[in-house]
Amino acid sequence: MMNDMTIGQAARAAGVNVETVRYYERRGLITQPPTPPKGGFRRYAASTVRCIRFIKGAQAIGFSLAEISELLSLKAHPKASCRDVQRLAELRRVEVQDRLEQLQRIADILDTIIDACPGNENLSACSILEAIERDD
Amino acid sequence: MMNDMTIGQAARAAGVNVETVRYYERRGLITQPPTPPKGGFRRYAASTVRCIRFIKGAQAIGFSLAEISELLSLKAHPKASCRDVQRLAELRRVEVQDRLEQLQRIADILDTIIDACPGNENLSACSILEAIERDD
DNA sequence: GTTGACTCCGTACCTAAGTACGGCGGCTAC
DNA sequence: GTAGCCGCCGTACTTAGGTACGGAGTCAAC
Repeated sequence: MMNDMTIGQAARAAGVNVETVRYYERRGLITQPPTPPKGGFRRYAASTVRCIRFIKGAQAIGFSLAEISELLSLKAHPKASCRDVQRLAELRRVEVQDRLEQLQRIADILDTIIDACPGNENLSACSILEAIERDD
Repeated sequence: MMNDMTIGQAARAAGVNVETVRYYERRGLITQPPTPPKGGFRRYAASTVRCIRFIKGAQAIGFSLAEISELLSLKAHPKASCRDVQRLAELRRVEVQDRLEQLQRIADILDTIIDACPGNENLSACSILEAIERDD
């Protein structure tokens, strides 16, 4: 077990850029290890790598870094309830649903105007441009 | 017909901010009217207002300003073919479909983890956090 | 003839999530 | 003992689509 890495090793282990690690430190998503008293480079623990993987996993299902910050706070706080986490996921689910419906409406409109377009050389009768024009 | 407006009147007529009009001018999406030779304020035609409405309509179905720039070029060019416009719409349709599928996968994952969560006070067994952790 | 609203112009700022750069100094291997 | 990679740190830049600000000039109404 590599339990004691430089920032570059930790970044590679987590699959992110060094600059991303430092960015997460600045945002307070992960804690920066102290500089050794004797000088030299900071040492990163495997738990930090797991934390970065968690962040990336949460991002993959659409959580923003601000929301992930909340998740991490709950995760770190032993008194927190599982229900609190569930609530955040439910909120996110509603947002995803809204966006899905919005995108579906857009897809329908695109289908309609693509179908209606004669596709010929006469742009003056282009139903797509007309359809966009009418939209407001 | 108000055919001769100041920038503020044109912006209100199009339902956008004055700064947005000026931004579209900088981006080359609309042409800036010349300053009157005698000095004073620029005058905007109703066609510019229609153009801004077109931009907003195209944005509403997900076109970026770069794509809208292409649409406007086609629109302005009499030799352009309706088929060219249709192709842009088809490209956009594919992107919308990709995003829809991606979002649907996210929705499914969220549903799964929300269902699996016991919702109790014991965070240590939270299946949501575990599910995110596993994700990579 | 002045007040107040508006235009003009350049520039800076905003969000989100990073990425890049530059100078300095330490660490490691040959 | 030195070449060259790496860490450290602050700052600036990126994309997209705007929004805001400040100072100067102008226009219209009272």
